[in-house]
Amino acid sequence: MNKCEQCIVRQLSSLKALTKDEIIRLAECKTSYTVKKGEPLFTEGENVNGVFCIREGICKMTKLSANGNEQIVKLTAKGELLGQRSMISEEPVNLSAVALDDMEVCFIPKTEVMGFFNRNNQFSLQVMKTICGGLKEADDQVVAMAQKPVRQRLAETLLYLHDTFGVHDDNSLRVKLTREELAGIVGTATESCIRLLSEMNKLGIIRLDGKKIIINNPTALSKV
Amino acid sequence: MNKCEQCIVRQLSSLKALTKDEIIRLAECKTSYTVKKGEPLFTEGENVNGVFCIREGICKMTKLSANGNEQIVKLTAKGELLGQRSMISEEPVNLSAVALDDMEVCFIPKTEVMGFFNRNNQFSLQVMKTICGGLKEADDQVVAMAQKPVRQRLAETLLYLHDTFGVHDDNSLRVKLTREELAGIVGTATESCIRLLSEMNKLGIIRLDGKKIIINNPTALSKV
DNA sequence: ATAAGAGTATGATTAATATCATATTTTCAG
DNA sequence: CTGAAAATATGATATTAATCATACTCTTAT
Repeated sequence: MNKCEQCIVRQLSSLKALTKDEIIRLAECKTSYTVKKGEPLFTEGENVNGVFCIREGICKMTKLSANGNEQIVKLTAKGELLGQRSMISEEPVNLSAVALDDMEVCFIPKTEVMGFFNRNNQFSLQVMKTICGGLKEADDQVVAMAQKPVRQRLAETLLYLHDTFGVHDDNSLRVKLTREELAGIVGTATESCIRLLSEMNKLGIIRLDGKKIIINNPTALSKV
Repeated sequence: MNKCEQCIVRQLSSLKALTKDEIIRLAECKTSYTVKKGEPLFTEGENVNGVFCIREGICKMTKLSANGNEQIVKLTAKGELLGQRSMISEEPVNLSAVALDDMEVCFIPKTEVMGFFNRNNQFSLQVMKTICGGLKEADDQVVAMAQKPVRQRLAETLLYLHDTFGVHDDNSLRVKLTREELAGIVGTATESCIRLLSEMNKLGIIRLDGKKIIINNPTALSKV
């Protein structure tokens, strides 16, 4: 079993607020495992009795809508904790988490996390801050969905993917998404998404190379 | 100055987790005041150094979008606390709060609330739960905005207003909203909102009497 | 009481986006 | 390597919703 003490990823999450003793305790109770690309960490409606710490990889947080479409509410990467909301609310998870990459994940049981809450105020406060950050983003997303046209939402999504997850050597976006998934983030039909990408490609704002997407002109993209 | 001890409203919010001593302390540090209909409690971008507890009235939480439209992200009523997110994140508020009614409000300074956080874990946990509830709602709202057509969003909004804020003696919705504001909740143009209301009126699902809205057939509404 | 302004209503038109249809390309299991 | 399935692409069409225009109806302040 890996020692959490040496895990760099821990420093990125609320877990950084834990004391040395608590980290040692954490290392004893956590379980590590891998999730293959396309597999779920958990599914909407499930009871997840703890939180997941992402050591490696990216996953999509999705919700199935009544019309059968999969809306991607957010993407989550290395260093983030999943399932906190559900654990605190004592409710089933509201979103599914599916690996976009092969992932390495640690699971921390609820009893432990709740123990940290009771004994370490700094940790509580960190978790609160994270959740508050998520709430702000979600509120902003509501406004974006309601008020911005598809073209603009797509442009902003591309910039977000670029800035948050970076690019490969050939400058193509590192996150591996199908057009359908990209449409699921933007909140539009797959064909509309493809059409707009193709249009931006013709305008030279982006370049499409197979399923790779290269952002040529971020400035133009931000002005869409 | 009113004693918080006797305030029924307190029981509805996270403040119910405070101890007797803390309530007494609260009564000493809080300031009560009224906000007239149409006036803001605070405005997007402002620094609000504490939280507001709503004793009476309803307010809209809004955000101005780039196109100048006002999106109403949520409505908040008696017993809820405002400004928690901003206080915890140590950021300016993300949304404006504007009174839809004449309101009675108490302001609790940040230093006090943070003190409660440090000394009372039950209170922290209650606040966390509230914020987590808000996060779930916001995520669901993102999916609704992205996936549901305007007609359905309007129908669900009407049911929500009915169930959450109730009706007058004549069965008309108690929340006082203009058509423009209703459109701002639904995320559509004012004319579209009016048109759909008028259509539902003709179908007998709702009844319009001036600006009053009466829900005749909730079942039909939920099937839209 | 009444005029002005805000809010509501409705028609006509345009623009945005979804849907349906079909081809082409890519991926991947056998 | 190869064929089937999945993903991408693009055209045609339908639908939804926004915008523009105009009229009507309430409030409300003087």
